[in-house]
Amino acid sequence: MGTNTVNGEQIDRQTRILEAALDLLSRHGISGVSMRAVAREAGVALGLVNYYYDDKTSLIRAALRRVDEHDLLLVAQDPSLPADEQLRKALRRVAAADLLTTRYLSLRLHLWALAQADEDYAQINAAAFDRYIDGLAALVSNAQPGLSWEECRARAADIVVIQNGMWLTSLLGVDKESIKRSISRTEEIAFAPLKAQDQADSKSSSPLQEN
Amino acid sequence: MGTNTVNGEQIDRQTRILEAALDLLSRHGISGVSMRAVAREAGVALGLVNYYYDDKTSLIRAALRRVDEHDLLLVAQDPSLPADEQLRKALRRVAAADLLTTRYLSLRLHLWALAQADEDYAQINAAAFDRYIDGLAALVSNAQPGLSWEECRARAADIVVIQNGMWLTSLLGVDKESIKRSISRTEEIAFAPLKAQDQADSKSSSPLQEN
DNA sequence: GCCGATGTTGAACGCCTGTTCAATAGTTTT
DNA sequence: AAAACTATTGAACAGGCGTTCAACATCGGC
Repeated sequence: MGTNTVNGEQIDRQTRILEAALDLLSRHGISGVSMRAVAREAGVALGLVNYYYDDKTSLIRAALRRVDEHDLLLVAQDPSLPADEQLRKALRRVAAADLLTTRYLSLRLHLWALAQADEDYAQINAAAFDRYIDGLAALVSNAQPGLSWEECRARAADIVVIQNGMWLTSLLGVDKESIKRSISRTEEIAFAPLKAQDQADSKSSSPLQEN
Repeated sequence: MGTNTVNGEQIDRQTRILEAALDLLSRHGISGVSMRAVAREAGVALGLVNYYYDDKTSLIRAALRRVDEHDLLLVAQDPSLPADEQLRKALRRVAAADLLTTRYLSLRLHLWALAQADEDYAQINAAAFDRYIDGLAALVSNAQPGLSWEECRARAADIVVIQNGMWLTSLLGVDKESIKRSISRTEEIAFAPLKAQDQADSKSSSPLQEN
């Protein structure tokens, strides 16, 4: 518990180590995250990294969980706002400047890739993904009380496809106008009026609907 | 050029090496692609990998280019079909079984991550991405001759956002129905009738921005 | 002023990495 | 048949990796 003092800057080395790992991961990918590099970046000795995180995998797991937590905040409920405003805000947040930052996107991408290669990370990631969809579906449900929960989950899933697409494509440098249009598209999905039961409508050119 | 014979199976070791690298990359990520592992997987000696590919980075570059080529085929023109059928087919192809295969998706993901971490790969990737959008825009242009080229590029960009989202989300195991709906959505974008000049139509309830 | 607990260090270990290279086998050219 | 070229091998090297560990620093409680 003792707050390390020295000169008023140096606190909580464990956090600094995790932050260093996140930084390296976002900048150089998993191959850039060596225990030594993390230690160097955090300004601590090599041994300390293994003191706070038993394994390298523990360190990566912690990083993964940290980003997942951050993601979940994007669809957290905010009682101070009316339900439809909450939803709209959440949908627009994904294009906010601080989220379209390369650091965050890059981090997300590398963690996805990591999860793809490692069953252990994959499970953590899948669980977080599910919670995210649940959170989004809850926002939709609150904003459109008439919808069944199933319909809300389905809309959330559709929205997430586009959101993931935006995140990914932002990294590749697609133009900003396209992002804006994609955001609008997620809003259309979220706020679409309820239609006749289960209209699967795979018809070539029959539009889903608009308002 | 001498075709190695032995027992009628063993041909073109260079290709087998590249294939082995692709396989390892898709299964274990970049950390799983060591020169030794590639050699083992390809059934050749270590030295041969460095004989055909000077560097490890040359090998990865070759893998990257190979996948990019494959991607471009998805939006290649097919003169034997009417223009709108070409477009529809291309759009539906991205959900075809062989493309939603984990191997391909995983490969794409790892290569994106790699490109994110390395400026050199990033450039190759960005160029391929641009060519892909161009190809898609050309299909749209052929199917809807009334559209300006700019409008076609914009639609292509919007479609790619959703396609990337589908690819990515498929890896996380989103349900198939959502993929189908997303495909329909790309078709709606592609085949949307021309509207009054530059009508961004984000009407849902309040437009994001000017226009 | 000592004590155990917690925090912190860097050397040391064995393993794996990318790359190089001399040696060999196989095929063409002369 | 000799020479020249290409294909293929695996040992060797230097360096980076994750992990371990004995030593040292810093601390609050006695």
